[in-house]
Amino acid sequence: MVTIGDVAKAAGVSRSTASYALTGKRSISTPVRQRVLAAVEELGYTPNAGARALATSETKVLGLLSRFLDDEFAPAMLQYVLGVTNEARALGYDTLLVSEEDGVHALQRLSSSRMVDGFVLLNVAEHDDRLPILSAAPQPGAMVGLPADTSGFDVFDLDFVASGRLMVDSLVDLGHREMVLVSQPEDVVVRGGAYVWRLANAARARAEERGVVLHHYFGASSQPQIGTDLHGYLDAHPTATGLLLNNEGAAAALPSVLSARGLHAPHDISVIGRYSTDFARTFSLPFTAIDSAADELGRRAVRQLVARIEGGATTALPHVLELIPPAIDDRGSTAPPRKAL
Amino acid sequence: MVTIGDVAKAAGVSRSTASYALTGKRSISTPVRQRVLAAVEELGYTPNAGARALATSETKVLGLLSRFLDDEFAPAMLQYVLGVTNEARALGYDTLLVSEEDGVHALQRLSSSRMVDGFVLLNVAEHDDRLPILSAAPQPGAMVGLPADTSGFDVFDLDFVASGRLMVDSLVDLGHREMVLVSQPEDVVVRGGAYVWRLANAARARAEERGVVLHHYFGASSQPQIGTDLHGYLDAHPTATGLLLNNEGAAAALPSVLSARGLHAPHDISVIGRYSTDFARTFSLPFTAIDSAADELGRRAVRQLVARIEGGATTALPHVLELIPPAIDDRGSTAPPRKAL
DNA sequence: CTGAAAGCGCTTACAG
DNA sequence: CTGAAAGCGCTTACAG
Repeated sequence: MVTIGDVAKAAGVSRSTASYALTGKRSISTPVRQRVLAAVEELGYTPNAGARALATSETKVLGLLSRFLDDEFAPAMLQYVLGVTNEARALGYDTLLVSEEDGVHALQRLSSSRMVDGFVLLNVAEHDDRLPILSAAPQPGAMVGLPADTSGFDVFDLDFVASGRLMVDSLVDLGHREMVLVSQPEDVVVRGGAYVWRLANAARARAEERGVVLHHYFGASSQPQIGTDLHGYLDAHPTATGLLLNNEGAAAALPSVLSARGLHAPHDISVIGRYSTDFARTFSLPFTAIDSAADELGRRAVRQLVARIEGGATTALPHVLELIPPAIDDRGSTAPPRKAL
Repeated sequence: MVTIGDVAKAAGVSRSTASYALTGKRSISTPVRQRVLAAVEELGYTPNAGARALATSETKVLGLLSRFLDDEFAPAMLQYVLGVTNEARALGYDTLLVSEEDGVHALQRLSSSRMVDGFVLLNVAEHDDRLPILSAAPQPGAMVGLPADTSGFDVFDLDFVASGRLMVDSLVDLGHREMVLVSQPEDVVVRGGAYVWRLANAARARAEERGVVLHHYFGASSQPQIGTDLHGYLDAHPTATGLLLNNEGAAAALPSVLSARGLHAPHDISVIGRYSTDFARTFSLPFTAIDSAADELGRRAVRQLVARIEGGATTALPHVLELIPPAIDDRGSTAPPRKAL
C-alpha cells in the first residue's frame, strides 16, 4: 500500500508538507506542490480512510437508517434512498445503508463506533424510538417524517395537512359532492405513521367545511387484499364520484380494479393520489397525484445534515422544520362529475 | 469519547489486556475478564471503528455497487439490495451503498481508500467496465450477473438459459403452439445485459426443437410505452395463446392491458413472467412466474464474499459460478389453450 | 514556506 | 496469564 510517506519521499519533502499540499490547509510553494501532486499521480496514492478518520474524527460517511416494512410500500422507499445517496455523494459523502429492523440498535452501533459523521432517518414515526438515541448521540441527524416533538432535530416532510385539504378542494372545486378517501392500513397509524391521520383529518375537516361527504377507509397495502378493498368501497358508495388515495398500494392496484368494473378516470370517476413522480412513471400510474417529493425530501435532509456537520459546534445552525407544500402532477384523471345531480 | 484506555484504567489492567479480553485473541483469567467487561458496560465503551480499521486493516464494511438505470426496472433492484444488506448484517458487516452512475470511479475510490473489505456488484454486464478495476483491487468481489469472462470472480445469477427453456416447455406441455416473448428493451442488451438474450435464445431454440412458433420482441421498460407495445404484440398475433415476459415493466403493465382488452389469464391467454416473489406480492402481479431469486442471489454473493474475506489469502477458496435453477411460482395464470385448434 | 514530532485509538508481536 | 511498547497512516499544532 502506498502511503503519504512514499509520496513525501518521491517528492523529496516531509510528510507534513505532502499532507498540506493535498489538503490545502496551508500554503505550499507552487514547485513543491507540483512535485507532490506528480508523486501522487505516479504512485497512485489515495489517503487511507481509516487513518484519516482517526486523525480528523471525520469519516465522510453518512448513516442512512431506513425501514422497509411490509405494510408500507417498499418500492416507494427507494426514491428516498436514492435522493439521499445521490445528494450525499454530490457533497462528498458516502452512505452506509442500514435496513435492519432494530433501528435503535443500529443507530447506537454506528454512533458509538464513530463510523459515520451524521444520520439520516427515514420513515420517522410520531414517537420514534430512535429519537432519544439520536438526541444523545454526538453526531447530528436529519429526518424525513414528522415526529411529535421536533425540538433539537432537522425535520423534513411533505405537508400532509395541506395535502389533505388540496385533495378535497380540487375535487369539490370541480363539482364533486361525495368522495372516498383510502388511507394506508391502520397498523401504519398505530405504529406511529402520523402522516396518515394528518392527511385524513385535514381532508375530513375540509370536507365538512365545504359541506360535502367524505368516506374514509384504511385500505390494505398490497394485493390481493387492497383490490378487494377497493371494490368494496366502490360497491358501498355507488354515488361517490371521487377517489382520494393516500396509499401507494391502492394506487398501484386501482387500474386493474377500474378495468374490472369497466370504469374510466376521469369519465366515470375522478382520482387523486399521493405518490412520487418517479413512482408514477415506473408503475405507469395514470392518476393525477400530489407528488410525495421523495427525492427532494431525501436531498434536503442531506443538505441540512451536511451543513450542520461541516458548520461545527461553533456556528450553531438553527434547527429547521420544513414541510414541503403539496404540488399536483396533473395526469388528467380529474374532471367535473358525470353523475352529478 | 471513552477509549480502551479508560476501560483498562477502570478495570485496573493494561490496555493490551483489555483489548485481549474483548477480542478473545488470547486467554484471560476469568476474574480479569469479568472486570474488563464490567468496565465496558459501565462506561458504555465501543471500539472506534477507524482506529480498529487502521490497526487491523479490516473495516467490517462491504461496498455495494448498484446501478439504477432508467430502462431497467428500478424497484426490482431493491430486492437485491435488501438481500445484500440483510445478509451482510447477519454476518457482522455494514454496507456502503453506492448508486452513482460512474461505477468504475466509485470502485476505485472505495478500494484505494480502503473503506471496505470487499465488493458486491449488482447488475453486472457482459463486458462490465468495473471488472478490470475489481481484478486489480486488493479487496475481493462477488457479483450478481454473468459477465463474459468469469475467471477470478465469484459469480451468481439466475440460470436464464434454463429459464427460457422452462417457460417454453411449460406452455408447450399444456398444448400451446404459438406464443409471444417480451424481453427487456434492446438497449439493455446493447449495454451488455446478457441475461436478456440468454433467455431469449434458449427460448427460441427450444421452441424450434418442439416445433412451435415463438415471436420475440424487445419491449419498453415503462409506461405508457410498454402498454402500447403489449397491445401491439397482441394485435399482431391474434392466434398466439401464450405470453412470456422477461421484463418487469411489462409484467406490471399487463393487468391493465388485459383488462382493456377484456382478456383474462389463463382463460383467454396463458402468461408466465420472470420476477421476484416479493416483487409479485408488492405489485399484485397475478401471473405465474419464474422467481428471479433476487434476495437469494444477493445473500449468496455476500456469503461467498465474506467467506473469501475471512478465509484470507491462505485458504485460497476456489472461485464459484453459481447459476440458480429456475423455480416457478404458480399463480394460476397458465392453462391449456382455449383457442387451440 | 517547510520539517520534526506528537497524537488520534486501536491491535499485536515481544518479553516476562 | 499479563504488561510495556511499537506500529497502523494520517493530520496538525509547534518551531523555525
